[in-house]
Amino acid sequence: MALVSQVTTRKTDSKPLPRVRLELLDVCGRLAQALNFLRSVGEIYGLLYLSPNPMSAQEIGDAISLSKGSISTGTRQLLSLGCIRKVWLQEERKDHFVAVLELGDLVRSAYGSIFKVRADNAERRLNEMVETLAEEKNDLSQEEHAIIKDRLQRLVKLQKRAHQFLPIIERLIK
Amino acid sequence: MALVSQVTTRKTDSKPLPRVRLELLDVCGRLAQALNFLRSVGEIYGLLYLSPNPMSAQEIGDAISLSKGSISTGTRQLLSLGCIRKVWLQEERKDHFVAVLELGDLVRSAYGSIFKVRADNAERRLNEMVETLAEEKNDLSQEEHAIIKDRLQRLVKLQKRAHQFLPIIERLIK
DNA sequence: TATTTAGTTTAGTACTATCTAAACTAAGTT
DNA sequence: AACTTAGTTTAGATAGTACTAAACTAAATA
Repeated sequence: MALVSQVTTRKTDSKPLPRVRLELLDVCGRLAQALNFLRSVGEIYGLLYLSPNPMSAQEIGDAISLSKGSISTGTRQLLSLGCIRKVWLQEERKDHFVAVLELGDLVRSAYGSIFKVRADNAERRLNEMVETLAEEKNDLSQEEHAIIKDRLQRLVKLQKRAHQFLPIIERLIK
Repeated sequence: MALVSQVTTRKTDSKPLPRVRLELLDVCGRLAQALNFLRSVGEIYGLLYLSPNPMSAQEIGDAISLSKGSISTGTRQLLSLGCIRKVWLQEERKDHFVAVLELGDLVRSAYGSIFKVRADNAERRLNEMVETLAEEKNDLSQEEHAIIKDRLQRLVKLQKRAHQFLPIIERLIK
């Protein structure tokens, strides 16, 4: 019956979220931004983290007013990061999501996938610059070449120093 | 003589930058973005870092095509961060800038002003949430209250763990 | 098989952030 | 004192990002 099925897509008239939950939402949103994720992605996680029950896309959208599309992409990202899980509820066609609570694990994997990648990147680019300088040696005055070489050398030193920290940090978070 | 003075504001016909310098420019620009500064600010620093000579606002603008205004605000920010210095050249009215090469110092001060502030902030907000939950206890079902309390507790633990690292990290970079 | 529902993808909109141009202040030069 | 130049500030233009609406795919129900 068309009328009834329309009604099933109504905005579920759920209670507004308690303030604690709004606060965590906000914190997670900001954190996400700081890590170059979308704010809304952080908010979805924050919402789920304090949810007593698994939530459907519907419910998420109602709670933090976000479109189906945004929820779809947001949850996909969170799933791939291992921040949330899908759970199947019996008698339910819709996907439901819960937050992964073991944040320690997340931090560890984030270290590997974000921090370490950046450090490696920096190293690679610095090496490239040293190479480029060598290639360009003839195009530069002796003086300019010497100056640039010296300053790149400083960066290499700093880089090496930072590199020594990596295993220490790794040990700390493992 | 009007004509002559016009000419003095011409784009200085300087050589294009060598590739090494362009590469560092780019690296610094990206780094700046990652730290929530303006890309252009990072680029100014990268430009100065490999410059054999102090550069005027003019020269900076010519090298990386940036308007007077942007250079003015960009250099101000870099000065206040201690990333660059002004030098006065005799016979010159214009300000000239050089990069501060002691990046280790910069990292140390960045730790204090950025990283530590964030950590403190996170701690404060988490405490606020715990308080909020207490205030809202009566508005929540016993079950929901218990769940939220448990999950906030997890965050507090994580927080404490992170807090233990701070002094270690401090010692590492000092 | 036709219909309904869940979820994905995409084209377009709205917003934000960064940059520029130009007005302005201040200070040096003739 | 008038003019030129250097640097700052601000209002507006531009570019880039995040979100939505709607078209679409796939799958379940009748």
